[in-house]
Amino acid sequence: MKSEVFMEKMVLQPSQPFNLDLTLRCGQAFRWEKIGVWWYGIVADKPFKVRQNGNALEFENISASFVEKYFGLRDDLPLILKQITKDKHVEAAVNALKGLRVLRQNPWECLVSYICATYKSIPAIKRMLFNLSKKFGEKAVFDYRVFYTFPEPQRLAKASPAEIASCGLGYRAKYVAETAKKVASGEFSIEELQAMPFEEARKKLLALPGVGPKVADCVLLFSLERLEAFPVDVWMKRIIIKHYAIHFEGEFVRRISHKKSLTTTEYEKLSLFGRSYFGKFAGYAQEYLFHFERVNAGKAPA
DNA sequence: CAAGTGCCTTTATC
DNA sequence: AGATAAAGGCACT
Repeated sequence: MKSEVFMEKMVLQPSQPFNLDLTLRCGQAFRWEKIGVWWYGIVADKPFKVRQNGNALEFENISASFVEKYFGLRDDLPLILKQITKDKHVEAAVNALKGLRVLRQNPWECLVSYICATYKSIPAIKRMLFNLSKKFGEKAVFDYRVFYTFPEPQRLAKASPAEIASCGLGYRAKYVAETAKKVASGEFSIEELQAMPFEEARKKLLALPGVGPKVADCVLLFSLERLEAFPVDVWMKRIIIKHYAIHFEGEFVRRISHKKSLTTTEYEKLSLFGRSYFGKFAGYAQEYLFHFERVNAGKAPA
């Protein structure tokens, strides 16, 4: 961690496409709030604000290098988009969502966030994470506003499942409590995942309570630099059935079409398809397709 | 406005 | 391996 103070306003001019609103609204991260023209957030222990003014990215109370990393500005977006645009479906999504980038979240917060996210709507997820932070995190004031740090593993490890459940987590509370204990005790090291091969890191994550393939893929993609990870949720399943059914046997498509949840084998088949079809930046394809489908949900197909 | 349905799934059990 | 059920409670219709 850097110890300098970055209270002054700083400006960054991304040389490549970037859209802050899209990136923060597409449901990757859950603790950002837009107040007026500024987005307020707290990552690690420091609140900060960011806004996009034309092409310029302005921010306060944070370093330029953190902003660059966190918002995925080090990704070569044109190259990535070129590689994932394998068909007209991705092409439409890419054209509609210019500047959407994959964030690089804090791995611990990301892990808990997606354990909480299982079988929940985005507004509900936001509520749970706000409640958790308010109850167990540290208060931090910035711009006369109050923020809460995301609770450390040690803090959640010593909280009772009932206390955690009171934040609205329901049955997920015990998963968060148990996972926090494993991380706090050192039995599980999130840092070590960084150096591991994709499949190995994934396997490690799957051993944690409350972490299935979907959660593991989200953590890998959104916080562990694994842009090949291809999370498959209900939306992605629908998209694959709608646009990519040809890549599977008819019987398989029929089977998954009428079920609400996927078996492990079925999930792996869909996720593996994503990784092999879209390549090493499959996670980006997932984000574009996912968000495009959601913003178009309810609208009649063209 | 009430009641029903769905929710960026995982786990347990057979 | 695949099918089935259960699991908070909130959000939206």
